[in-house]
Amino acid sequence: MPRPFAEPLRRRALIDAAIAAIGERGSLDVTMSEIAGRAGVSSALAHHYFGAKEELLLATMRHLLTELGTDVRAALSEAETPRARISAVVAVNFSVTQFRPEIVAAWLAFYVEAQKSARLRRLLRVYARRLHSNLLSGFVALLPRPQAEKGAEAIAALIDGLYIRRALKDGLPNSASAVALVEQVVEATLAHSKPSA
Amino acid sequence: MPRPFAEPLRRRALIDAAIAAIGERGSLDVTMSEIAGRAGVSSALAHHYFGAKEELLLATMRHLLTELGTDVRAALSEAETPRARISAVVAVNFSVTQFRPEIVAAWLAFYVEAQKSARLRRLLRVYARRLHSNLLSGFVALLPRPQAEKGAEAIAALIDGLYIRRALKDGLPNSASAVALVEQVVEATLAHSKPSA
DNA sequence: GTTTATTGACTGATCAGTCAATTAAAATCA
DNA sequence: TGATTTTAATTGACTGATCAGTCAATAAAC
Repeated sequence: MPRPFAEPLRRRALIDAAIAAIGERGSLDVTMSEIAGRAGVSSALAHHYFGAKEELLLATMRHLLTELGTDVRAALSEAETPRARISAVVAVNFSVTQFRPEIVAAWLAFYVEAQKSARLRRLLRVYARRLHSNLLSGFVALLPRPQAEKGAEAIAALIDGLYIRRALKDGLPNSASAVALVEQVVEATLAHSKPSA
Repeated sequence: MPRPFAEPLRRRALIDAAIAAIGERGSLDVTMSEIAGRAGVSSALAHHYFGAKEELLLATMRHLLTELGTDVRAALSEAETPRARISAVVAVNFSVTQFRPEIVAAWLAFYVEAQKSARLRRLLRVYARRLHSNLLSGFVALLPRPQAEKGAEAIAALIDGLYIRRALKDGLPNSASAVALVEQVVEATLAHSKPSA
């Protein structure tokens, strides 16, 4: 066919299709044809725009990371106190836009794939560091350094753990109860470690 | 060749080889030939004993689950107090036999695969329930019911989250620091929620 | 002589990635 | 403006590789 649509539109459609396909299958071994089909184009076109499959997957991961980053930045800008910063980060991670089954499944799948792909691993590290540093920016004003570090680590790990459980769909973690659980641990951690000097 | 080795030996060798292969690749898409090769047999033999690949994977998962279960039971039997029960569960999950890179990678890979395979999902649920109930058996004597439930959920999710982070190899969680982190959260949770009546 | 272990050699399916051909929009020119 | 050339979008039809799973053949143990 002719030249009806342009590159950015197609790229975006393919990334959206990739998220949907990965979310439905629950893993990264979806075929290029499946993704392309969902986006309403041929697999040849997907290769035309992204080259190898890994590039498309990488672009998809970057997209997810960018959206999460945008949401977090917006939420943090509204937070007035250190304590509110912590809650903002938690809230965003379990917000309706982020804590959806497809998104969660995609994250989990990317974690596994990162074992194989150094580039993917690097992206995931960016995410981990950002999460840690955002949490730390709240904790550090409320606790002495070493406790603040530990607190941020614990909350970050807890968030990841709840994501896994969501992927398993074993019931428990809907958004609200996940947030409540994390907040409870935040409270306990803050109360237990002595407030900073 | 003749009849030099018998079924149970081969099955076990194949399961061990599967764990090693999955651990090295970091995902479940290892080929039957790769696994069989590692076990020193032909892929045809692997099919002879396990039928489909999924059966071998399932058997591998069951093996991991069984070993973990055995370790946990042993540790719990030595725990004298409720508080010690909690620590015992935590300690086993991060023990040298469980918290090895191959094992961690295998768990993560199985989580992803569970999205596709209902039978695998069922096994993982067994694990999740067992972990929760073991933790709860400690918490329930120290906190009122609802808080005990929440505490057990939080610690279980935290453990899973630390496993993910280990898989990412981003540094932090070696056994010792992982245990310390979890114990800190346990302490904070126990101190913060009022002791039971 | 029956049973069991074991394999090499297949087969069929699936997929990532390529490529030459087609079509139409855009740019250039008359 | 209308003609023509260039450029980009798009695909169907391939190819080559990889793999799960099968099977008939062999040989040792019982």
